[in-house]
Amino acid sequence: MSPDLIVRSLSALAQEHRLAAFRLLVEAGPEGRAAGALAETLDIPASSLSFHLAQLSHAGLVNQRRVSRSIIYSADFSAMNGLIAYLTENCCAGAACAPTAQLAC
Amino acid sequence: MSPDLIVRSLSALAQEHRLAAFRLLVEAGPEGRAAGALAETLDIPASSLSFHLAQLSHAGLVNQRRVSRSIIYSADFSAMNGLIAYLTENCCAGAACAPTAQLAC
DNA sequence: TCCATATTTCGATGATTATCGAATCATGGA
DNA sequence: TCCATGATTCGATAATCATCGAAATATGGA
Repeated sequence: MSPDLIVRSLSALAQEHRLAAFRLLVEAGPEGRAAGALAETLDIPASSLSFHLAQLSHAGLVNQRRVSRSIIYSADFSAMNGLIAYLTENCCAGAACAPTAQLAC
Repeated sequence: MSPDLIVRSLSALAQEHRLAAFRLLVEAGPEGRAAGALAETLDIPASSLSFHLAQLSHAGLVNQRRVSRSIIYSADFSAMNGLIAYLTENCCAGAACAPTAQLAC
């Protein structure tokens, strides 16, 4: 995972609405959730959410598929995995943070 | 850890120079490293680095102490722990990401 | 084909962020 | 006290980001 992609991933999550949207998608699991449903839950205009989803997508943190008229977004768990692994390996002195991270699981 | 602090932490790391600075501090360990030394390694002006260090500090990711004329910055491992724990618990569906994260340790 | 629905793209605007030289502040030695 | 050093704050500027209504695109049903 390149440092550039790491920065893009962190940037994608470093925003109130996007972090909330991503958490909803994690909660929704592999089935995912339609853009409109997310916008309604988050109570923000569809065009605003679309902008945010595009950033999450550009970072590879979410996937999308069309189902009829809806576009269903879902969290990309392997991407999130990669991000957490990077932070654990490179920003945590390995052993120093790993034990607690494991406890949190 | 409040969502606000999480966003602040993610924002702090979501920038090329700050991510690089933080990694240097992780590498340096508890001893830390002087602001000037970081600026020289990263090859950016002292005032620019100072701006970035302030953001890391505001997110609680780094600590500082004065030693004579130098100000020594060091990574706050428990804060980084908290961030990784949050991401693992809230953004990773728990079991889904934990095993790989553990492998990375 | 025509219309309604679901979503994205466009365009304009305001807000925040990054950069960096100059000025300022704090410390310690001559 | 005076000067040099290490660092931060200030101020201006350019760049990027967030917001959101209006317009455009895609899909499916009447």
